[in-house]
Amino acid sequence: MSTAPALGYLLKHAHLRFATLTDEALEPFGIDGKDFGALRVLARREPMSQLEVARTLRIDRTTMVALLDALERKGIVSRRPDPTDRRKNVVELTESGREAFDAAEVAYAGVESAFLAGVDGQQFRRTLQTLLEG
Amino acid sequence: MSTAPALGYLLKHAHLRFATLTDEALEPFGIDGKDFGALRVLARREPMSQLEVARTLRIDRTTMVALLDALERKGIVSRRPDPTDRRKNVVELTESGREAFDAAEVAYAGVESAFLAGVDGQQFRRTLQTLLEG
DNA sequence: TATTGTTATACTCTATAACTATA
DNA sequence: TATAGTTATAGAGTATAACAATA
Repeated sequence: MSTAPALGYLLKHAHLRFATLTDEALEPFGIDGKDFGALRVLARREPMSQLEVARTLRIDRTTMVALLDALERKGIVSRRPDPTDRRKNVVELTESGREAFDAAEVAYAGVESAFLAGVDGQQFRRTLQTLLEG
Repeated sequence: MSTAPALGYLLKHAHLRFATLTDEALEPFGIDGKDFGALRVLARREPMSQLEVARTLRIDRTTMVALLDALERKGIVSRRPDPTDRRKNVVELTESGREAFDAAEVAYAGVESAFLAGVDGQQFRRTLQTLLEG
């Protein structure tokens, strides 16, 4: 008698597999999946502070510091004090950062559709959204 | 313009939320979600070696050592050398371990149905299975 | 006083390498 | 020689606490 995998196992390994695939696909652009998530938040909006990015991604602000340190070192993002509130940093993609991100976005989309081949991606997303809101 | 969450974000937080809920629900039984996963493998089959359990769960055998150390300390599992191959340990639930597991299984099932309320659990499982096999 | 960013630190999780014993 | 279990160790990943600058 073999038993069906527990839901926790399925969720863990689905996440793990996707993270591995995206990390591999993004590696040529000098970023990983976590970096991409932060850049994605920064790319399509008004400039944000570090804390706003961290809250959007539900990660700690101290984690954001290290993540942005690395992206800044690579010349992908820039930080400057917010002129209207000098406690804050305005974080923005650099020009080359945006180029890298645009290319990374194509790679990410490719991984995502390959990963979702064989399932209804729209519905799967909706289901996951529901589970997060529950 | 707000952007839909990335698939990686959804997978990460769905897993995280479920892990948090199960850890909380299992805490009264002295185990967490990872422990439960191992016990679940051990509970409904013939006795297994540590390595077989580790492979079933796709975790490293060194991780399994620490996990079983803790469960053995709590009297939930026992280890003894396999008489037919003394390199192996036969791992089994103790009597009290099985009682704890039976109760934990009820709690886990409760968390699972609460978590899946509002979605088609059968289909969600099938989708996750597909994604793992991809 | 409260907030933002930073640093130092610690804790969890997990894997790799090397060892022991058995085969 | 190879395998199972163990130990020591190290590397991610992330969080908590304390501090500096600013509001």
